[in-house]
Amino acid sequence: MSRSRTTDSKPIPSVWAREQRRADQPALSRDAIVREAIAMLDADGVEALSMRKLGARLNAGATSLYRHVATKDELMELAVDEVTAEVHVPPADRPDWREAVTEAAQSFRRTALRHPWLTLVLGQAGLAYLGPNYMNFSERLAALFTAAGFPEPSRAIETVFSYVMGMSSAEAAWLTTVARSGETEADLIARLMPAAQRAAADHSHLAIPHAEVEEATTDPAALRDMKFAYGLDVVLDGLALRLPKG
Amino acid sequence: MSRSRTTDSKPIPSVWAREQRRADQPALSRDAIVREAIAMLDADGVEALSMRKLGARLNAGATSLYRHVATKDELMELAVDEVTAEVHVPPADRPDWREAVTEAAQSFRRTALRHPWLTLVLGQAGLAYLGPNYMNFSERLAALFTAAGFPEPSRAIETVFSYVMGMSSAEAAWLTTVARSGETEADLIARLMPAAQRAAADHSHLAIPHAEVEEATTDPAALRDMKFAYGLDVVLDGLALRLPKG
DNA sequence: TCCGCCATGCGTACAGTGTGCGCATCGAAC
DNA sequence: GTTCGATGCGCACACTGTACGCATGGCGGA
Repeated sequence: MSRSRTTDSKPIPSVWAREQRRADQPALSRDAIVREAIAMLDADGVEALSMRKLGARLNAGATSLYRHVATKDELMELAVDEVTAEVHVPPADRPDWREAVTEAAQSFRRTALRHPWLTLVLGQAGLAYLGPNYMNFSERLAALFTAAGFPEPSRAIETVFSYVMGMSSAEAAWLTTVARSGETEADLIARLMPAAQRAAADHSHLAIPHAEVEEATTDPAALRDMKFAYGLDVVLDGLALRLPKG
Repeated sequence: MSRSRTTDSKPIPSVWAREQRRADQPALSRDAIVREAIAMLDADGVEALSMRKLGARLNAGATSLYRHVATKDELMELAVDEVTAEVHVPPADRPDWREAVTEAAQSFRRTALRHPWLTLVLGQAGLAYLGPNYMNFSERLAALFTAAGFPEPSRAIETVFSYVMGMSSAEAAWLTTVARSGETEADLIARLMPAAQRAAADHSHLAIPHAEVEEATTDPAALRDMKFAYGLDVVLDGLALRLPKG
């Protein structure tokens, strides 16, 4: 039942037989393309996005997309920048810089878990991501750390951001695995646990505490939240020592 | 002049005309395949490795590789595990845990920069990397942090490792960009600087200090070393606060 | 009202990708 | 000498990103 907008799959020789362009169907546009690409990435992961499938979703041919986007890589850049807008960085006038930075870090993490392809794509691009939203994100972070009184804010930012990226990308990868398995996170953990225990048997220091096994199989999301918060606190403690006069 | 081992590109109907297998040519083996794959990854990056090209490098057909390796993903896992063996984690009996952890972190970073595809591939795999070398790496880290006296060593490890991964993957991506540009790192920075300055013009907090511009264009590698060491110290300071009685 | 232009869409094509299948070959075990 | 299992490989399939050139339709100017 799904047919191309103007022609059937076999071209019809007569002009008259061809469908009219549907007026209600919005024209292809860069924004629409990026939006749909993000939807596909979110739903099925980075390797499920192809220009043909994306075109089909928009009732368009694959190569039509290239009128609005130079290359698939550029499309990915646009998707990254678009999604970056979802990260909320508090304004710089907050009294408590730790709270503000924590909020920003958590917001980034949530965004990265909502779009598990984000860290993967970000990690592939050395820089090049100078899109407006990403610039804004950086600027707001810089303002925050400057207001906090750090003499070299970019150093502090890099440290926190590296931690957040490392942690988020590991989580995102794990959640992708979970999604692909079709099971609950808890179920998957329970199923994998015996193998992990067996693998750890030969390595005396790798035993997992009982309490953690318990929580991992009951409320894994909470455990992940806690781990992230723990590491973030560590980093912020270390940074606090570098603030002038105490 | 490059021809397949046993046949020409057009099959020759007579058995007699076919080349004999070269006796000195070592047989295909899993190890040889992984070794050559790593060489290709190091030289030309992750998207330059295809089963056909890899086969050609080994004087073999693409599908011959599948006798020794189930799938390309599995090959990547093997490559990751192989390379992980290069990371040096000091034994747990060192008197100064900070020095030992720093050594391990630096060693990981150096490995990740020698093989700039490492973090990329590692970041794609939720877990699944339970290869022997990787297990050994984890075990030695666990021993180190346990000996240091951390009550929950895995928490501390995760924190440090996230930072190291985040930092290393950003650096690796940047170095990949540099390599692709064909320029020196310093030259590339000098060329990109005006654009960066212009982009930062609208964002008051993003200005780059003169001293840093100076160093970035003269000895960028040293600057990167310094940044990594700075953040690592931050994290270790934060962790030190969590050691019992002190 | 007509003409011409130009942005947009798309069919086709090309060079590549990972990998399943079945056949040819070879060394070793009996 | 025969059989058998392991190994290599040609072919084929479905799929990828994207260059090219044609068709179309809406719009500005005459």
